[in-house]
Order: sequence, then C-alpha cells, then structure tokens
Amino acid sequence: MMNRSAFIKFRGTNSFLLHSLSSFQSGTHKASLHSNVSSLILKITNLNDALELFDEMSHRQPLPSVVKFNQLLTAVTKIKHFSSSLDLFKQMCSLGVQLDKYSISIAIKCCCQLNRTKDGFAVLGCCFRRAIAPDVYIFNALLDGLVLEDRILEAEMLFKKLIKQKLCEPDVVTYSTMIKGLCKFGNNFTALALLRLMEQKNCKPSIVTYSTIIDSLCKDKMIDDALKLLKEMVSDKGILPDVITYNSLICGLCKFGRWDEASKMLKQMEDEKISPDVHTFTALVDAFCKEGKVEEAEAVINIMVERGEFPNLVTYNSLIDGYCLRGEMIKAREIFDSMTLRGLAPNVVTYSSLLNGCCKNLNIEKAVQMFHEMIVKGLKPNVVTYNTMIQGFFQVGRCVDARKLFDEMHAQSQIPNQYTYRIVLEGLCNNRQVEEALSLFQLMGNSKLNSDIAVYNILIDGAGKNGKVDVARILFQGLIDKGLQPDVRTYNVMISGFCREGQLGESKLLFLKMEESGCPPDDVTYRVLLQGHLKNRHYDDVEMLLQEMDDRGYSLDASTLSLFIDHIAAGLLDRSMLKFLSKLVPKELLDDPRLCDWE
DNA sequence: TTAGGGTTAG
Repeated sequence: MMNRSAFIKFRGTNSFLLHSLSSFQSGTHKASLHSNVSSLILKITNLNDALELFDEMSHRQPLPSVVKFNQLLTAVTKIKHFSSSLDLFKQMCSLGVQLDKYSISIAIKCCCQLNRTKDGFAVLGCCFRRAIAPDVYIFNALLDGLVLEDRILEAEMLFKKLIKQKLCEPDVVTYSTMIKGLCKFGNNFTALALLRLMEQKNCKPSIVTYSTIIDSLCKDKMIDDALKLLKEMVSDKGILPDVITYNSLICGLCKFGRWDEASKMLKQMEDEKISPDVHTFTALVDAFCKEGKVEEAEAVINIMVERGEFPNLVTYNSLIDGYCLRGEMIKAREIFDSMTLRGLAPNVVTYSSLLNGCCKNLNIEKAVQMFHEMIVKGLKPNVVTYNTMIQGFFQVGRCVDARKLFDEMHAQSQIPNQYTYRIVLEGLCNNRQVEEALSLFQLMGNSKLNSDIAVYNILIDGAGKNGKVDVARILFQGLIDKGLQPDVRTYNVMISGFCREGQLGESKLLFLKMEESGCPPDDVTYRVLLQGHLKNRHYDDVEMLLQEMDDRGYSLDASTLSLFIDHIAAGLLDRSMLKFLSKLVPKELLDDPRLCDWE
C-alpha cells in the first residue's frame, strides 16, 4: 500500500491543482470551494485530479463529510483506478472518517475488480466491527468477484446462503450476476432456470439479465434459442433490445455465417434509431476476417470511420489476424504500424496473431524474433501464444524446440489447455513420433483432456498414418467404452486407416454404422472411401458411392478426381464413368485442362 | 445520483 508521502510524490502537479490552489489561496473563495466539492468531483476525468482533490479535502478543518469522500471514491472507481481507490479508502480510515456502508461497498467492489475477492471478504469484516449491516450491494459485489475469479461453486454457495440465511433479499443484480456466472461456465440451462425462478419470486429480469443469457447462447452456437429469448423479452416483457443486445446477436449470427439475418438485425437497429457502435463494427470486421474476407472487413472500417466511430485495439487486432490467417504478413505489419501510429499499443493478442502468421508461412525464425520482441516490450506470452509457437516448431519439424517451449510454459505458470495437448499430440504424430504421443496421452490420465474427442481423432489418424491400424482400432474401441461419442472426423480417420491397410470390409462396416449412430457420412467420408477403393483396385462399390454422393449433394475434390482420371487413363475404369463424375465436380475444377475432352 | 449486473480479438 502506498504511504502518504509516496502518494504526494506520485501525484505530481497539474492544472487542476493549480486552479484549486489559486482559488483556495485567495481566501475569499474558501467557503464557496468548500460547498463546491461535489461539483469538483463531477469534473474529475483523470486520476491526478482526484488525488489532488482528496489531498486538499483531507487538509480541511473540519473534514468534509463521508458522503463527499464516497463521491470521490466513486469517481476514481468509475475511471477504473481500483487500486488507487483502495488506497484512498485506507487513507480515509487513517484520517478517522466515519466509514459507512457506501464506502465499504466501494472498497469491496475495488478488491473484487482487482481479482482480490479474498480481500473483499476481509473488508466485509469492517461492516461487522462497525455494526453496519452488509446490504445487497455489498453481497452483489462479492458475488461478482467470485464469478470474475471463476470461483463458480463458491459463488453458488454464497448465492444460496444469502437466500437461506436471509442475509439480504436478492435483487435483479444478484440474479443477473449469478446468471452471468452460470453462463460463463456454459451452464445456459441452469441460467435459464434461474431466470424463471426470479420471475417466480417476483423479481423482474432486466435488459441486462436477458442480454447476459442471449450473449451466452450466441457464443455457444445456440443462436436460435437466443432469438427465441429475444422474442420473449420483446413480446412478453416489452423490453426493447439495446445496442449491447444487438451486438451479441449480430456477432453470433456473423460468426456462424448467417449474414442475411445479421444484416436484417442491422436494419432493425437502424429502424429503432440505435446507432451501431465500435463493438458492432468490430464484430463485423472480425467475422469477415475469419472468413478470409479482409477486403470486406476494410470496407466496414471505412464505413465506421465515415460515421465517426474509430477502430480500437480489438478492431485492429481482428484485421491483423485476418491478414495473418492469409499469410499476408506485409499487410499485417502495415496495419500494425498504423495502429501504433494512432497511439494504440499492441498487446499479447496482436503478437499472437503475428506469430501465427509467421508460423503459417513456415517462417519460424521471424516468429522467434517477434516472440522475443513482445517479451522485451513487457508483454507476457499466454497460453495462446505458447500454443502458436509450439505448433510453429512442430510444423517445421523442430520437435525438441517445441518440447522446450512446452516445458517453459509450465515454468511460466501458463497452464496448457486442450488446444495445447491437441497441438502437441498432432505435432508428435506428424513427425512420426506416435509412440511419444501415445505415452503422453497415457500420462494425461483420466482428466477432461483425456475425454476430448479431438484428441482421439488426432491419435487414431496418427496411428493409422504410421501403419498402426491395430492401435487405431483399440483407441476407437476405447473411446466408445468410455462413453464418448465419435464424431464424423473420428469415423473418417478410422475408415481412412482401414482403407490404407486394404481392410475395405472393415471400412464398409464402419461406414454403414455411421448412419445408424446418428452421425451421417459427410463428403470427406465418401472421398476417403472412394480413394481407398480405387487405390485397392476394388471397383464394386464405386458407382454406388458416387450415386449416394450425388443424392446427398456432395461433390468431389481435386485429389479424388485426379485419382479417378488416372484410373480411367490406365484403362482400369471405363470411360463411361466420366459422365457420372462430371455431375459431382464443382465448377472450378471443370477448368482443369485434363478434363477438356469430357463433354 | 453516495454503491451494483450485460457486448468485441488470438
């Protein structure tokens, strides 16, 4: 904690101080200034102003009321200087200001926002010592702190305790905060149940309550449920969506390629005279970039600038990521420079995108250089950064360096996530180290990571590609025994493994099982099977498979088509097959010069 | 109005 003299040193001087002082020293203004603390507080826009005012207030005789101090604390909290606000709170204590529940509530909120909920509960002790009954504001701040720190079980316990022990009557904020916590942990179902419960208890959900759930549903790909909830909010409750509600919906719709509906939403916003803000535009920029449509994203940015909204760090990061995904590093660097010129400092997300771009271009040296650059700039690599670099090393076959970084991330207390394990296992498999991958998988034990279907897909594929189809089969059986549901990729890699070994009978059995298990084959399944049949010169089922593809509206890819042409050219397949194939070939492949004699 | 909850990025 900063002591008083350090505080004064830290503060420096500024115009606000000089202004206050000049009125103060003239003497005549003393009384008016005294009564003007509230209006001075209203004018506070930066931390220094606030600290000057606090200093000035603390020298007054008598001291201003606790209300004035609370107002100042609120101002500091509003500009998000939580730890300074806490320092001021502590100084209030030592000045002997009689704290009330407002001061304590602000202090608790500051602790919680700083991820120091533990200290928040300690401050709660002040309430008891001063015989102040903690109210719903205080409990809400603590509940929010637990949610912020992902301590969802403790949050639920506190929530239940409030009700059971009648510590306070939960209000709409209490419910909304608890709902936010549930949503954060993907528990949309319970969140909805809580929404119903609050209605039962005659606590009216607000736009915030609805928006919280709508946003979570959108993030979890349940857009239709989100739209349903929106309808309920508008039609049944008469609550109109605001810009935040729209942003969540537009973001969700764009992310899942539902562009038409997204543009309808935008139109609806306009009709309701709600202006899109930087979040709205950034959601559009991001979605375009993720689809590789960087030009469209740039167009959105031009529109937003025309409308007086300016891209922020997040907008720039999305655009930089878009260029990096396309491997266009010169463009990415240009955007990076113009962002820096605008005074926006790149953060760990910016660098992770750039690293990803370099790795994508197999330019690992450049990636390593930038990795160091970011550390020199004081940015701390996070899990995504490490994942990107580890993948980059594996892609160029530098398994030892990948391993070193994997160890380093532990040392830097960055906990590997499921993506890390997928990257490492895939990297090992692709570098012919299937045994290593399998033993790492064993080491993972019965954790959640061990129940990741994507991990199984990687290992089955790796085993199959490295001539270990029996291992692949054991893994496949193992995941079923575990109660995991194979997805279409699992079937595809297993079928591919069987085909590679010439076990067409096995592959056919599995293929037939897909439909039964509620996992219908996709276009990749057919391509894998067809390639397997051709490579094994087993032509019996080929026509049937092509027919089924046609029925399902699937198309052939270049490599399968190429294989067909080779077989026809070698006289292994009849030319009459060409007509059949032409139906299954997408237009762009028809331009292939080798197909010019098709018609 | 002396305190609180919801939206964007790898």
